[in-house]
Amino acid sequence: MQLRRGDVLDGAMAILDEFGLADLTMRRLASSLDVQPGALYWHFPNKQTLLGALADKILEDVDAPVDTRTWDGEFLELAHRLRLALLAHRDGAELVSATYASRMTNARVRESFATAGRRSGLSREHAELASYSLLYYVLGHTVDEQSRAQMESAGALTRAALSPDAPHSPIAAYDEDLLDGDPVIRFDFGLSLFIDGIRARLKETTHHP
Amino acid sequence: MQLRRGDVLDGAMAILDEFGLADLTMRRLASSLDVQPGALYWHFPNKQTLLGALADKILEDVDAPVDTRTWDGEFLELAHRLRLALLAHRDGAELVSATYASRMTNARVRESFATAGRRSGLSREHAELASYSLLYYVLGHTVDEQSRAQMESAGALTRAALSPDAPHSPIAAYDEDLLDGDPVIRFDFGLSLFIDGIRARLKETTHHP
DNA sequence: TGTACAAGTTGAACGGCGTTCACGTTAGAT
DNA sequence: ATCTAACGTGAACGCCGTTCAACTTGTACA
Repeated sequence: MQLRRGDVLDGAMAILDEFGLADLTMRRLASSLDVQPGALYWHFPNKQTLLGALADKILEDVDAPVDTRTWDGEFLELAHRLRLALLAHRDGAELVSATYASRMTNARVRESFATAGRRSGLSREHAELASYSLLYYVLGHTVDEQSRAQMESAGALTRAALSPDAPHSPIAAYDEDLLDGDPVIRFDFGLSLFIDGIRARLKETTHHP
Repeated sequence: MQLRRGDVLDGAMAILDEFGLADLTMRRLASSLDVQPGALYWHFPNKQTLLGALADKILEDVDAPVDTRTWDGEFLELAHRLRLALLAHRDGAELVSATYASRMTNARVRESFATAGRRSGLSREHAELASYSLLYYVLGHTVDEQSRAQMESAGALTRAALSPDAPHSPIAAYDEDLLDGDPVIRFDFGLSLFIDGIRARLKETTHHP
């Protein structure tokens, strides 16, 4: 029974979900597939490309048609979808962010943002720029949110291991102070900043002839 | 003649500037300082901490007092300073971004953003959230800008090596299409989105009692 | 059914990495 | 001059991504 490209990707995703990006090594992936490390290099030219394909898989369904009447609803919908897709896999945000930076993923999500921007009335150039801004925000926010969540759960684990029924440590309290409230509400605040910014730009160019 | 912590940092910065983050290894740093790799571990517990100190050094002067009458001018000044500080060193944006994500740098810059937000009239919580949003934008934008610039200069080098007087390749033309215009203007567009977003939020809560 | 060719794998190595540690060396205060 | 803390050495440990000639497996066609 031989390996297919898709099997390698599935194995990689399984390691990612269970052990995280740091433990997703070619050797580990190979041994989880009962194969020598070199075999992976028949399917992917290098690790970076494999990670790119993995990132694409994570983003698969984000850029599907949106059925919203309003352009701001379209932005919200796409941004929420993107965030959820990133959070759906351990270190998903970090992986996609790093992969996007090294340009190994196709930027379809960003293009969806851009077309939503055009639909709002922005010029082509401004819509492009706005799409980048929004992408940076969503990626940055979600990387942060996800890494905080993982630190907290790791902290909770070690705290529980050290003293099962201890109250929250001062550090945990500090974190909670910064992170309090629904993560979605925090996320939406930044989104609303962007969207109101776009709205302001539209008024500026339509009301003043 | 023995090494001091500062000498290690200076050596690291020199390697960063000349060869980039990927070539900044403990072994290479050690040999550039005429020292064995293990010696570095007396000064820093691990590489991550060293990179954190390096990031802090890059951000040294960003959060200095700002003498602007208006809160939006303060945002602009801080954001521009941050961008320039990141661009001042090869891979500076990538380094600071990665270091911030792993929480090995003190977030004084972000706090400056937050106090500027408070000064604008935002609530404490909203000012905090806005400061994160702005930080994500500046980091994301600058990582992208810097990596594009480095790819272009590398591309220009190999292009020149292959055929010294050849016209621009199609790829270069495509990149220029996306990147055309003054980088500062592109950067400011995203900033204005944020600032107009904040302005909208302020009007909302002040005009409606 | 047999065979040829492509698809896929092996095994072993190469050069690199971060990190550790017992043991030597140096510098500066007493 | 000596003692102690600061600092460095040398060598190893266990990883990592990647390469490649030789081998096996699957498949399409005669």
